[in-house]
Amino acid sequence: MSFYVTTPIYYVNAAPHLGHAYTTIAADVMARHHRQRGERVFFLTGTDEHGEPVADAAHALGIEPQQLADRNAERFKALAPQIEASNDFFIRTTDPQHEERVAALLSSVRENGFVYEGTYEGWYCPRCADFKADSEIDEGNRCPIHHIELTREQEENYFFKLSAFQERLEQLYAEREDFVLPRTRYNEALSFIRSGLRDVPLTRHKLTWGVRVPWDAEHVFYVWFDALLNYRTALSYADPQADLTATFWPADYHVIGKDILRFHAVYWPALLMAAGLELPEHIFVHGFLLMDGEKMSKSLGNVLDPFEVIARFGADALRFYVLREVPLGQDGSVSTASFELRYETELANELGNLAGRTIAMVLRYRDGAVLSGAVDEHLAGDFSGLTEKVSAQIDRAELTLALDEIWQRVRRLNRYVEEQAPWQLAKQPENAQELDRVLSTLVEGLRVVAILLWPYMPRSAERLLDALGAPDLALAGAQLGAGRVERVRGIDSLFPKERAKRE
RNA sequence: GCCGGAGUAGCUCAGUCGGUUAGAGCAGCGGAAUCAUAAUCCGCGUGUCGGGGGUUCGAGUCCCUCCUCCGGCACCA
Repeated sequence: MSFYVTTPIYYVNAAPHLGHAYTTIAADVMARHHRQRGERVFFLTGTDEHGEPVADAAHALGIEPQQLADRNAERFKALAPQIEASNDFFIRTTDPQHEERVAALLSSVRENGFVYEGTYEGWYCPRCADFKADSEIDEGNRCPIHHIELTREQEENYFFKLSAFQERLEQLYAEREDFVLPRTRYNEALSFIRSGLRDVPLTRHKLTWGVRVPWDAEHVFYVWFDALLNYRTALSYADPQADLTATFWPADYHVIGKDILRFHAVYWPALLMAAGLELPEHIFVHGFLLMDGEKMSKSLGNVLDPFEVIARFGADALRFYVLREVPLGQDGSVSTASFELRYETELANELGNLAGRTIAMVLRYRDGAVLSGAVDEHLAGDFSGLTEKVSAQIDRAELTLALDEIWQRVRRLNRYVEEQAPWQLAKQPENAQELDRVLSTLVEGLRVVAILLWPYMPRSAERLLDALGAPDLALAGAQLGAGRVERVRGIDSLFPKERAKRE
């Protein structure tokens, strides 16, 4: 079994922010979960570096596009380890290997008869030296940036025959209702297709910051086609020893934000059809993280800064928070206040303290030894089928539901402690056996929960499993009673409270 | 305008094929316990399930209608 998951490649005209981290975290959880199943996994992220916005931003700074791309690509590349992303490769669309393969692939699309020469007509801003989309034009046909009147201009372009795929795309959507998830995004994409597809420009004339069109040197490819193909080209050169394409193509999941739905749900499958390549299994569309109900923006100053959160609380806390607070797939609000609330109540009090009290009791009453392998039947019932449920949710990219499923067991374990009151059992020597069983059940519960939480909070899960002397992360072992912990070690708080840290 | 989604406890939301007293988390109030990062656990909700009409023995759950909010409707990476 293999599993291939991608994030979009991030556009380098601006710096990384929480939105990028969010997408990467979601894809990373899927990648890690599948590794736990013993599957061969490839997780790809990277940067999209061509196109006019990058060229414009560079010129505004008085530098070359490549310099700006290099500078910002470094920042995106640095983001991945900071949020514990386990990507197997980081693609840049300025990689020469990518550019070569884009040229080759799009040439084959042309040879297959889906490219023709045509005239593009639209509203043009001479200062931007670029066409403007209808949706971005201000009142009175004015440029949104320069506020000058736009002119009607024409440009000779090569077009991609998107219209030729109208029926095949409708058929694809009819046959595969989970091609685009969640359902509401599927509906949007399908309704767009049904509204009638028009051909789209494949190249731009007289622009230079892009992949040169091999059959006409005066053109570069329109950046979207260059960008989408990263999912394919990366596999061919990510590993210098071997071409991974046969192993991982097609992708199982493209994780994207809702702003780029059309390109992935319509253009991308059409392009693959035109090239005669297999289509991805799923495109999962997540929503936006909002602050106070508004889209985050620097100018509003309402950004939950991922770097600050990581510095204060660690990457695990950030990963947990964004997937716990907002159901993946929906828009939702985040804030420093709700972050701190969840950190304190759920991570520190519920999980961290559960681990702390359990380990402390084993140390105190049994000197660290776990003397029984028995599991309490009461708890076994509440854990049965858990791992299978979590897997099934993650298969559908329902990362928030899966996390909630796990969290219910964290709470269950705290309740179990209260029900059994080990400190009472410890007072009577004749209850020794029962105490052993309770403690070993608790330790097993913790072990299972830690394995299941690993994709979400890898560092913390590893620390906990290490304290239990049970470092095996395989999902197959995530069954109550499947492990055999013999001895626990004391650890520092998994999620220390800031108040305590300050003192 | 057209298409799609949503309107359920103070807040965020779950409610499978229509069927027992409509649920969870958070917030609030009260209590228990002391293993633990004063961490945990238990108890407490008279909610017009957006309004109105209809189908049905029975509707938050189906149908009609109206209201409100959100998203999509092409070249924005």
